[in-house]
Amino acid sequence: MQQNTLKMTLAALVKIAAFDALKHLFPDTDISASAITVNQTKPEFTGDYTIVLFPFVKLLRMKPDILGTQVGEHLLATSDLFSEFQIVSGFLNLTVKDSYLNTFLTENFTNSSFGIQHPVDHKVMVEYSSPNTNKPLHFGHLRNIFLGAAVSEILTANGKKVIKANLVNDRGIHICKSMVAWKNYGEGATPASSGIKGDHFVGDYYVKFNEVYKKEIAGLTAAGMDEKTAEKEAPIMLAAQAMLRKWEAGDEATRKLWETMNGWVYEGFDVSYKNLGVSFDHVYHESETYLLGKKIVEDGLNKGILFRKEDGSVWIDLTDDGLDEKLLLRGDGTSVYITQDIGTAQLKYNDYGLDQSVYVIADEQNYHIQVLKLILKKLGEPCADGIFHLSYGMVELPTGKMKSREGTVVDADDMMAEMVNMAREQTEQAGKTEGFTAEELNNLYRTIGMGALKFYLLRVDPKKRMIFDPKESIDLHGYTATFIQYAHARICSILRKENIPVTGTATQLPQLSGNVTLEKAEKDMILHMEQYPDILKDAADSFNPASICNYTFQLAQLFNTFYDVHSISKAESEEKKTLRLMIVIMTASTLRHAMGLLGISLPEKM
RNA sequence: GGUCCGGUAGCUCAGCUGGAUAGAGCAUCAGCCUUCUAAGCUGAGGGUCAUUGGUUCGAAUCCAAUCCGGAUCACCA
Repeated sequence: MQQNTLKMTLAALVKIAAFDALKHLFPDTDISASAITVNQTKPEFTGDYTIVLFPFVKLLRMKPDILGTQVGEHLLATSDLFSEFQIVSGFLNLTVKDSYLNTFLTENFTNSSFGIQHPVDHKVMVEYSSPNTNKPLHFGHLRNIFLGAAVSEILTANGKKVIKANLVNDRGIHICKSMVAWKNYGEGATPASSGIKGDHFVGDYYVKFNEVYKKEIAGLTAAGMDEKTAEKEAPIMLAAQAMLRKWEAGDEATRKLWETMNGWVYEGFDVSYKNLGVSFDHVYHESETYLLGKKIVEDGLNKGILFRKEDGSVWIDLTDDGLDEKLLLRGDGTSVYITQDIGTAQLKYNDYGLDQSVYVIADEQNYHIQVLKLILKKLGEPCADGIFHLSYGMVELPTGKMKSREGTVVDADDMMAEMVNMAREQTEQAGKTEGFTAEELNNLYRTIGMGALKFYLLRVDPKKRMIFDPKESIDLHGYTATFIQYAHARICSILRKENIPVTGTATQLPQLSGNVTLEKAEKDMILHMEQYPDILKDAADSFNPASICNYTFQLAQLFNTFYDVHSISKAESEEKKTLRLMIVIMTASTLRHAMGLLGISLPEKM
């Protein structure tokens, strides 16, 4: 029992206590736990947690003051949590005992698994990144990648078994475009011979293709052809299509070129992924999965769930679900995008026996995923129920959508370099480079730059689209990773001076006597840290890393205020010093843990 | 046209399972470094929570309608 109550957060305990009190005081009234609202007390009132009395005022036909007094007195008498209560017009404000918070702090300040849930039997795959192999990653991909990586970590911290997957789109007309352009204009160049990173190298030929294509269309229309026909008849487009046919027929030379060029891209991606600090447990390739799904479709046809039209194409009727008819196989028997996805969904499920499968995909595919899930359900596939679309808004430029064909993209590698560079400029400008080796400085710039980039993209609710103005760049002040990193570095500086290991979890400090009085800034910090397990759980339930950003920023803010008003090394008493060291040690480790989930590391010096 | 998502301070965003006088950051202005890192802290100004109606003791939050912005409804992927 003791064990259990310690693991619950205050907010949960207050709610239970309130429920028990009401049931005890009014045994004849039917009171539901869901009617109890517990909030944090607004700063302008005395108290820490507030129980809203209005619902019960009505139910019990009592005046708020009388009801609140009865509940409050009962809570003080029966629970060890509260030191006092006040009633302000229908709100019962409870003050949490300092001794409770001191005990919490003593027990958890070196607890490296604070907030982490016990493992549960729940396997979830998170698919993210999922690039095409005809061009490098751009800024929009970064949102996807950081989201997928962060959600994976958050789910893991909540006890789930996570498989991180990447589904690489390594085949199709877009790759053939790069291949044709390289064949025609590459003159045998390679990433090594040109000194260009592989993914950029191949991407350059994709751009080249579109340049030539545009010119050819212009030439044809000038010669009197209408635009639609010209788009179809442009020689370079015909060449790309021929290339795709040869690829599908398994033509050796084509396959070889394809493998070579994809290989270049993978080398480039590997560098980018490494710089981004992300990894995958399983990489699926579309060239291996694109023929899957046909059998499932044929089974569905036999079962009468699907139907065939006169031209031989296979369809599903979703009009009863408010959607349209959807094509699943072309008249010539070849599969379409969704056919592949049906097959891949089943493959993933069979590979791991998944309870859940998260697709991190931009919101432009909301309809597609909705249809996919519905079709799988109608086909009776067991993987259907576990599918969850983590839909996120596109990252746009002030000028509109990023179009790699037109070269109006913010390149991911460029962006990373730019951020690291900004971190360098800021550090130099602030004159904070003393006492670092050149290597330490480079690491610091990376930590700050990449942290700022990740935080910038993760702090916004995923489903909102965001407009990124490269000219305005990204701030390193205010609601940023830098702010949090700085708070951490300050704590580490204090700990160094006290000869306490900054990342050590085995720190020994004297026992607190139990009756240390907490000042506001101290109490605020402990109360906030105490909520961390709930925040982590909410972030997992809502698949939203932004709530972690928010929480972490607030904790850093509380620390900065605390740091400003209270001295740690020169505390008023030894006991106060111990208390503050505990607070600060736990703050640092909570910041590290939370930011670690987002893939952001915190420097010990900056 | 159907469906889905968004609209909160000059800008970028929290808050949305209904609760007290709607919060941060940036920007602007005014203060704070002989004392643990000023990448920080304190304070000020800045709001018709798109609009209208409804439900409720109570609405930024729930419901309906309208307006604005976006996405999508392909034998593309």
